[in-house]
Amino acid sequence: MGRCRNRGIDWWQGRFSGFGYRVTVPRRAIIDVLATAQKHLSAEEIYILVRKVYPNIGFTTVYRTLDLLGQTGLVAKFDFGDGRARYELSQGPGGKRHHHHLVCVDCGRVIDYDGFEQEEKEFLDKVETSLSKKFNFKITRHLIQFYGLCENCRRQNNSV
Amino acid sequence: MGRCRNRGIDWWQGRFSGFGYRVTVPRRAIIDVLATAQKHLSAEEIYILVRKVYPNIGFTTVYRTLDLLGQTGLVAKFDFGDGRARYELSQGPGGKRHHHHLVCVDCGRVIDYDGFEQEEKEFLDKVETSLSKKFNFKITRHLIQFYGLCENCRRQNNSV
DNA sequence: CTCAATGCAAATCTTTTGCATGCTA
DNA sequence: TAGCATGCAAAAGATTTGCATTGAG
Repeated sequence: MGRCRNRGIDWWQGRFSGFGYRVTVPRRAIIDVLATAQKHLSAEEIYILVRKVYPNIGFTTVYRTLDLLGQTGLVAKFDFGDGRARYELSQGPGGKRHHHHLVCVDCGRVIDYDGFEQEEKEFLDKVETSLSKKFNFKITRHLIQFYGLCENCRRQNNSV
Repeated sequence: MGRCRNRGIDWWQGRFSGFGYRVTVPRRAIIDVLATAQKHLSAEEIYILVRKVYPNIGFTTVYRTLDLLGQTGLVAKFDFGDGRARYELSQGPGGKRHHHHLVCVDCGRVIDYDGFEQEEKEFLDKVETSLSKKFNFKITRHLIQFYGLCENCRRQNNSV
């Protein structure tokens, strides 16, 4: 956890400085938190976690860094409908992570899932190709989310 | 259908009062605005439009009504990434509207599209069935959005 | 009549901005 | 050293809440 000593540590720096951004202690710490957490965190959660290691960091830096990371494509931003954004690393030392989210509309729990690459690819290829032509739109990414009731909330709501 | 003289105004009332909610002038006005606009509006846009017809309405009522409409499934809420929510009628006098959104990440323009019911159905059936089983999750709705550069922004960015 | 719905003002909460100072490249 | 980056405080917005009043059923 935390610090990797081998070559893996700088997997993101090339991309980051390639955009003309400087590699600083706060930025390093934020990426480290995201990489360790391996899940979607709110800005506040990131702020709290980073402060444990680097107590002087400000909220501003967290937001600004997340924004930069978003621009480089290293971080993806999500809205699960509870009024605060969530952030997660879209790549890691091991390459891209591909998954989507299953959101419980009752308790807010979010489940990550994967495993539909093939079906998804088929569908997206058709739609993206067609939309690109029809609207002369250059599609760069997509968002797929499912909403419903999780196991616990189904039980509690008697709505099986 | 036969009884809707004035612009099909009461197609939604059954559903609404079925939930135990009262049919009031402000609520009628808000739904009317949404039905007339036929597109995603922000709370503020709705507020402004409703005020033209019903000048005393408050922001609070707009938000509270949109929330209720969301609960009944009459209205869907979207986040296009610009910090304010958008709302649109998910059904109308003519039944459900089925479409998704294509968002320009540069200028924020949002295009509605439809016409992939078949492909989408195939894909969603597979995924939803599998996810329901795997996580014992009752899926009630999904969100699909595409992001990229619209025609104008492609040109301006020289990134064709 | 009763209690849900409304409107106003104030509060909340997340995210952004201005600016003097610090630190990377 | 030159600017980008940081942190603080304050601002900006969107949305929500408290409460007295109004009105639908």
